[in-house]
Amino acid sequence: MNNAIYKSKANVIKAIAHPSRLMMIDALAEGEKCVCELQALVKADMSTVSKHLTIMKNAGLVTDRKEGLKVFYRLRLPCVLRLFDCVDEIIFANNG
Amino acid sequence: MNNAIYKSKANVIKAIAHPSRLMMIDALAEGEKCVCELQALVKADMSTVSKHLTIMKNAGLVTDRKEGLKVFYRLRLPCVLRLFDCVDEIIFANNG
DNA sequence: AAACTACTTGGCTAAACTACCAAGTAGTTG
DNA sequence: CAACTACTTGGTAGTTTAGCCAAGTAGTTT
Repeated sequence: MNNAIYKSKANVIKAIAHPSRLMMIDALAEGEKCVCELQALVKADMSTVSKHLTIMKNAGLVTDRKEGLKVFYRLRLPCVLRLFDCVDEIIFANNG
Repeated sequence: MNNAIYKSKANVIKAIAHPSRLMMIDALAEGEKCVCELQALVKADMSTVSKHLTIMKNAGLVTDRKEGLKVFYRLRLPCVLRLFDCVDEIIFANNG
């Protein structure tokens, strides 16, 4: 079914479509970060941050790696960042 | 507040993140289409299609134009399509 | 102007999402 | 091994979203 393709695409995009998740993706552009660093960034409960990361991981946006007590997340594919250029373009057009 | 920027970005991305809306964006890549054509494409109630289009219009993704009885929608910025390349890349990596 | 076409809007219900707290797990340190 | 740190998972309440039907609007045709 062709419909399934659109559903899986929507799933990936939905995983990006949240203010905290966008913020984390931007931060991960610099390199991998532990959950504690991302929590400090978005200022939410750690369980909330963890769930956001799980959503992004399931969508294939990030991968994780455990080192000692900490879990480090990193972007799986850098193209996610390019994706934001278009979003910025749209927002600029909206306010222009 | 920096947070407001992420919120508005998330809003644009959310407007894309739906199977039917993705399907319609793909169709609009060919050129403008009336609501009736888009309804035939996604096979939902016309009121549902109309609401999806309103969401995309409010996000600045599409614009509309009335001609006689019909309302034609078109993509406001072509960059939305480039955005899908990355999504495809992620899905390919997920299944590869 | 009555009937018709192409949409949009309102109302409502079911499903999905989000965030917190509490409890559990894995690894570390004293 | 008990206490601690860094997370994850379960549970739950509040919010948002999606879809249909019904009703309303705008333009057209007869």
